[in-house]
Amino acid sequence: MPEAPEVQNVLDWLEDELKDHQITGASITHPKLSANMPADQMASRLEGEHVRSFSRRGKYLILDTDHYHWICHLRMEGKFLIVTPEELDNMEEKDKKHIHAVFDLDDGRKLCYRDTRKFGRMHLYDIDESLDTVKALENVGPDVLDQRLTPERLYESIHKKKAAIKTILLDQSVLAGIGNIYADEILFDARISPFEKGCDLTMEDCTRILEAARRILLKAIEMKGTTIRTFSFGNHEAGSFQDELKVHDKKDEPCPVCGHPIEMELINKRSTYYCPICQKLKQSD
DNA sequence: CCTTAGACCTGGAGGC
DNA sequence: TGCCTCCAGGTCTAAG
Repeated sequence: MPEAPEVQNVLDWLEDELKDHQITGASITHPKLSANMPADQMASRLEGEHVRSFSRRGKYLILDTDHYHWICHLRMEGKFLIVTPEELDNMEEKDKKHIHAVFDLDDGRKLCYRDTRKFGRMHLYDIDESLDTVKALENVGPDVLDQRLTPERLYESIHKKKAAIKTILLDQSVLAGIGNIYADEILFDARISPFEKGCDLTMEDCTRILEAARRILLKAIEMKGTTIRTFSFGNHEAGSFQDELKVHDKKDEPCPVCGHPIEMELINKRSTYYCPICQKLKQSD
């Protein structure tokens, strides 16, 4: 569920809580959570490690320890929470049963990974391996907020694609970090139809998309992300960017710009909200 | 190369 | 209340 802004907030929070702390014990109980080695092996490798630095690429969290890159993806519902042993003991069974990993910290607290749908994944690589060649990130393109991604480069990577721009924005190999909610908001802001094909977009369109993407994501990060439905990250407070959403999940509500009812259609099986007046397809005759 | 359907999982919401 | 179907902020895989 989380997109770049939510992941960034999780990352910042983890850095505050974990930086230079040592993992003194580890238990991974859902076998598939550990994606590139047996779960017990990942757990035993993390034991004794200090968490040294924190970064993000797209929706991937990258925690560097003394000897490893620990790469985590929360997918739809993954959450980290940090609790005392008492809090863990007192947790309601319905919450406790979705905890798939527990990492004991040197100060007695416990870092728990909870994931109702079990979609999240963790990868562990030797610290000497370059993140540029690591399997977990092989299909992850430049992060939206990475300034090295220019409008020219975006144009270059999409101008031959026949797919709808909505689909392209969700393709993490093109640009990483955007998910279904922010894709709708970005296209509304840029006044571009989600159905527009990549090959029909101009350099100027790419400039507007990238500019809108960065402005929206940065504001969302500042507002601690978007909290709709069940999402909140661990013992984090909910974000408030949901109050800033203009079109996503607003079917039949008036467009904040022109008043026309917002429409919803599926594009590539993903619900897509847009204003048909403000986001017109280019004339193709 | 691209597109699409299906898979992976569980729980909440809405219809009947 | 219960049952059923659909839906969810994501990504990978196989198949056409």
